[in-house]
Amino acid sequence: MLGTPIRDRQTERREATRAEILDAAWTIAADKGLTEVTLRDVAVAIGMQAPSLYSYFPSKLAIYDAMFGQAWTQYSEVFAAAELTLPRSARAAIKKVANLFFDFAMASPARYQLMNERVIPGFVPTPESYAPAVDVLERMRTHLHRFGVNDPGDIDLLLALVGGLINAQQANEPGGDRWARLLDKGVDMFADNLGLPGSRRRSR
Amino acid sequence: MLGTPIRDRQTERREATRAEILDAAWTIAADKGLTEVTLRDVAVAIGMQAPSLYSYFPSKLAIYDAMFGQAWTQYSEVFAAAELTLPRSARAAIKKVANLFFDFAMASPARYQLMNERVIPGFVPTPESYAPAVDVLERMRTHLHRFGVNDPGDIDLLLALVGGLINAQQANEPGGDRWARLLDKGVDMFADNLGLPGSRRRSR
DNA sequence: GTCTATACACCGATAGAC
DNA sequence: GTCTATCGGTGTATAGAC
Repeated sequence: MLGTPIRDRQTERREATRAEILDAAWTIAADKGLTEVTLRDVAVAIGMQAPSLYSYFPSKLAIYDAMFGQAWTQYSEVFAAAELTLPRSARAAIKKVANLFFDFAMASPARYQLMNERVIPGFVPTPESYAPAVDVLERMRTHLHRFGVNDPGDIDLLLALVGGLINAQQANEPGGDRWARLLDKGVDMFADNLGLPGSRRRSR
Repeated sequence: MLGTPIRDRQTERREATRAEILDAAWTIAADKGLTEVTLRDVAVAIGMQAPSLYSYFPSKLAIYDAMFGQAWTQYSEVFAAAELTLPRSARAAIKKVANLFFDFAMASPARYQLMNERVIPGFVPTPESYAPAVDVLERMRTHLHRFGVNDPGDIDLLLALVGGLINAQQANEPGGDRWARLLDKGVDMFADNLGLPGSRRRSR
């Protein structure tokens, strides 16, 4: 290692302002929708003019990219907390993980859109922002493997099922539970098909 | 009924131009993406100026709305043709319907985005444009009912599964088949869970 | 009725003064 | 680092030619 990690007040100030910008963007995204975030609105929310944002981010897509990284980092932390207390039964554990992701998605539709849909024209996450997503998915794969889900196709199938339920719920009945109620049933269907042990028909 | 349906050349011309506009919009959507359609590009593609489009559609969202109606009408026709030759086995019939929808989605990602995702800010289909969607979904429900899928929740679950696979395929690997290969497996999983008859493990 | 010309308000982005 | 001014582009509105 080189050098001592001396406090750099200038860098600290800069990072604080970057965080302020992202917070304002999240607030607007939650309020008006992810695609309705404008640089002007973000700027005035923190007492700036729009062009000043370019001192902190090179483009609007770079702001979305940083938000993408924040979102997956948040989920990574939520998942890390749950990892420690996963049920021993494979079926119950998969249900817990599925519900965790479903609830995380429902808590902020705009965040889920940014994480998992392609609603921002031209946005492709950079490898740095994508890293926490890769990390948490890898950890989830490890757990599923431990629970007897070995076929990569089965994992894809499970994730597609959960994603399809989230998408249907948010698109057709935001705030409702018509598709949320089907989540445990879907996991049971999946677990039965793989011959995983555990009791069925736990209502949610 | 009043009056005779005399040919109205003016109305015919108008409808022809409206169709021209929609065709141009589809071409641009397929080429650059659904959200990248601009009125100016549509107009110049058919030798007009952008404001002239307002003689045929009251807004850009109205153009998307008409496209939405066209898309579901197209699928309604595709589905009507398949309805006549559905396999007698419930499992095989559901597989055929699922594959039909999946292939229809893959044939035009932009069309599928317009039909089933919410990527156009502010766009909500009008009841008239939504009618063919309601119609084809109702016919599909009738068939599923005939095949022994009676629980509305099960139908929602099946549609969410198929939609999740389509979304994953288009978002992560457009043109590939990583998720397409899981479609029949997913239907088998679903059919097994409902106790539907038929043989398993038919590869695609 | 149909189309052009023009204009407006908004967007992301850039240049340059301070 | 933050501002003002401005650019090219967008959807949209309207006046007026034909």
